[in-house]
Order: sequence, then C-alpha cells, then structure tokens
Amino acid sequence: MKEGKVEEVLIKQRREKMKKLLEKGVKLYPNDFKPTHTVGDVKSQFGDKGEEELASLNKNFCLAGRIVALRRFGRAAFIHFQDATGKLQAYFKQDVLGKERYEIFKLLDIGDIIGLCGELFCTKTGELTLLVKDFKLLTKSLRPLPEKYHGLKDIELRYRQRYLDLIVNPESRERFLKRTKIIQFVRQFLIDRDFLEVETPMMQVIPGGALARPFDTYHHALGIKLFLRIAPELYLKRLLVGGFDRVFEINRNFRNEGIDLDHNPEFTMLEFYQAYATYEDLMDLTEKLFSELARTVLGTTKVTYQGQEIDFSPPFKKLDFRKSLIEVGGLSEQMLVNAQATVDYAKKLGAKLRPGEGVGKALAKLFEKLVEPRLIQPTFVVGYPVEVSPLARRNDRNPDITDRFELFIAGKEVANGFSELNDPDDQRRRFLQQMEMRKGGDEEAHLIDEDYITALEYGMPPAAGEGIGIDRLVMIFTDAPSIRDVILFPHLRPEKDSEAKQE
RNA sequence: GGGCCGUUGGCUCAACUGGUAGAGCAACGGACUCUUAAUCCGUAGGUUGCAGGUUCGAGUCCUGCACGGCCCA
Repeated sequence: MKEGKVEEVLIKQRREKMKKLLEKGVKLYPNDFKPTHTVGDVKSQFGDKGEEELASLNKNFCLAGRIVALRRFGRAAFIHFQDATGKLQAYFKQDVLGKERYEIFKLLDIGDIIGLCGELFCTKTGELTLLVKDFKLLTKSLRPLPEKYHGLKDIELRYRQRYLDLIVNPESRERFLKRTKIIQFVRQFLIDRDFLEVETPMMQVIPGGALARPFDTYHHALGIKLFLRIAPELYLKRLLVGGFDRVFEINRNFRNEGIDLDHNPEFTMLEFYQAYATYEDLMDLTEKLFSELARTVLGTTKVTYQGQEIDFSPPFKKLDFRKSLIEVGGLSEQMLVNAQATVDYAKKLGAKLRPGEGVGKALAKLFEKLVEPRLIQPTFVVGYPVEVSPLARRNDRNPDITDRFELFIAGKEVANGFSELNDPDDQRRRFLQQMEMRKGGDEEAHLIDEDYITALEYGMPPAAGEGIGIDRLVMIFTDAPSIRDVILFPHLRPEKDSEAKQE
C-alpha cells in the first residue's frame, strides 16, 4: 500500500498518544478483559425498556468493541462502539470516572478497541446508552478509519482491505452474515434428509468432474504433479460405490479461467449425490431447497435481484434445451435439424469451434449466448446433448441427450444436475470421445480417469447428483451485482509495491 | 487478449473551453457535562496513480505503463 506523508503524520500522532498512555501506566495490548454481554444481548433485552426500568436495574454490564464515533465536549463525551453484533452508545463523564481516568479516555481515538463497564440508561433522545463507570484500552489503533458518513466507497479498497469494508459498511457485513446463514441452512437441509457430509481431495492427480482448465502444483515428496480440483464429483461418486448412499460436500473448486461478474478462480460449490434417485427427483428437491431457503433467510419467496423480481415459489418452469433455443433463443426449427447450419450460425455469433467439435458443442454455445441471459425466473432446462455431458446418464428414449438439467436464475447458471452414468463401458467411451476433443485442442475436455472406471466396474448404484454454485446463490439472495461482493477476499492483481516487497 | 471509462489530502468528493488545486469528514490546538453527520473559533495537511511529451503555463491535451471498473473474446 502506498503511504503518503499525511498518513505517516496521522500515525505518528497516534504513536505519541501511545507513549503518553504508557507513561500513565496503561497497557496498550492487554488480553484480560472478559465482556459479560454483547451489544446484541443488551439491545434485545433492554432496547425497549423505559428510563425508570433501566434505572432500577442497578446492574453492571461489561462490553467490548471498537470505537467508531466520538463526540466530545469538555468533561463529557458520547461514543459509539461496535462489536460483532452491532453498535451501542456509551457516555463518558469526568464526574463518574474521575479526572485521572478521564484524562486517559481523552487519549483514545476512533478505531481503538476498548472494554467498557457500567450501567444502562436512556438518554433524553431515547437512546439506550451505557454510562461508563470503568473502561480499559484493549487495542490501540494506529491508522485512521475511513470516513464515518460515506464509509468506504472505493471498490478496489473494499476488496483489498475487506476488514475496513466490514468495519464501516454495514451492508457489506450483513451480506456476509447472510452468506453464512445460507450455507448453514443448505447444510442442515441435507443433513435432515440423511445426507452425509464428507471431504474429498482438493489436490487431484487427474482433475475431473467438470469441463474446465485446472491450476497445477507439484508435490515434492511424491515427485508428482497435482491439480487443484475443478470439481469433487468423481470422488463423491466413488463414495456411492463404497456404500454411502447420500453424500454431500460444500467446498472450494478452482478453475483457471478469467474473472468477471460471475466468475472467481476459486469458488464455493455444493455437490450432493443420492442413490436410487433420478434427475427428476433432484429437481423436486431443488425447488424445495430454494423456496424454503428464501422463506427462512429472507422471510419471503419473492426476491428482488438488480431490480427484477424473482419468485422462488414452486414449481419452477421447465424448458427443453432444444425447444428453448427456438422459443427463447429465437432460432428456427430448420436450422436446428441441419447440423452444419447450426455450427455455422454458432461460429457467426463468435463461438470458437474446433474441427473435431460437433453440433452438440455448437448448440451449447448458442444456448449460452441466446437463451441463458434471458432466463430470469428460476427455470430448469432439460435434455442436454451427450457431447457436453460426459458424466451424465443417457436418456432411454433419445440416446443423443442426457437425463440432465441446469437451473438458471437471473440469467445465471446456478445448478447443474443429472442422473449419473454408472455404465463403466459407456463411461469409457465418453472419456475417449473427450480425449479426441482434447487432441483437437480443447483444453477443457475431460481426461480419462481409469481409476474411476475401475470403481464403476465394481458397481455404482443408480443415482443422481447435483452441483449448486453457492456464490451465485448468495449473489441472488443478497442482490449483489458481482461475485466479488459475496467472496470475502476476491482475487485481484497484486499491487506493484507489494510485489516489490516480496522479492 | 481487444474496446470504453476511471485513478485528485487518511476517507468522500469539487476544480468551465489549459491559467495560483478547494470543501466536508478524520486529525491537531482551544471553548463546551445529554450528544448522535454535535456545535463554535483556530491550525495543519497535496510530486493530482507512475514515466515521458506538447505548451509561456498541464489535475485538465498527447503517448506509454500500472491498478481498478464495465463490455466483448
């Protein structure tokens, strides 16, 4: 971070205060203060109590938090301090504290973390306030916080110094609290349905389970190249082979791709697998999950996302993949029956199709461009081409498509699920097709995983599985325009200064 | 990777067609014992992202670079 001269002066001033505090025998970073209450406790218990009621309490409260506002006048002052649960006002008076303690109080700054003990009362204006009888500096802050009224607006600083964003922008803090609530709800929803939470490798020898470019790394002791996982799918399905009939994992995936409003190189994914279920069962389950999630976390099934109302009450719309290209994408029937015409049109719209790549890939590209952004209300799209679904079960009536769905909300792909392919011979053929594409230059084509095929040869029960992009889900539920708004520390290019420091 | 836009005290923002870089908050000094964007008086704080160029003169125009945002690939 660049450090201007002015900032250095501000820091120096605070260091001077530290010196004075030390001279008065004040410890700067003690760790022996135990709060008896949080701001949330106090507010929920006494927030609506009247003056007399508070006065008759005659009880001592100890709280701790960061000073975020300071209004001094002579020998008294009001501050606001905040802890993890909220903000509370406190009143410092020389009468109460004595001259010596009040002199120490005067050396405190906005940003300092303090412990406060005292009684609750109600101010003239009706605000619940702690009358401070004793206080203790817990951590001295050396740097000035961003402005109290406007907060921190600079988007780059908000990402790079998220802790500042969290201190001064309540809506950011709320958003991340909501993220946690969402994940907790999803986890409990699955646990309640007898799903077993498991952890599978983040580092894999063969990165599989999705069509994406991986990050690679090296394990020195083993002397092998490893890849950060792009999906946990193939490991979770090995667990189905092992007899865990319902499993799930909520964890990070890593994909070596560009960054935009909907993509971060590491993102959080839920994947779950259920033996003896079909993709249709999972669509039902997904509707239930999303609508209950909305009701629990937001208190309503109608959500406003970027100005558009989204209704999570079931049932969700279902749309056939091919039909969606005509009805939503505006393509003609004639074009879709003519493979060459389809491919040509996809190319015309800017899709890069390599020589080996067929009509399935072209359709997927057309869908991505013409249909996906228009699916605002929760919509299941079903009937994806086999070519782009190498791990999904083939449809019994139409062998060109799979028993697969994707769920779109607000123009974003939020979930992807299918009946699992458990025929080891078909799986091998699919892998081989993918290898052909890879030879044709498709770096995202799936690699052959012989060990996984071996597992299938032992027999995997018929099953269905699904992945849900947690970050996008949180975006929609918190009205966040960018995935970076729902990831605490999104990836940015390092600043030049810090790069120099590393060397 | 390409296009467009942005970068001004710690923070939030001003500065017309090129003509002495300003304000609020925060800070510092002072007054003030129920304030809440406290108030009042005073003070200080800037290599306008970086490097070049044009010009008598550049925050402003031009070129390159860095970082960020949006759009496209």
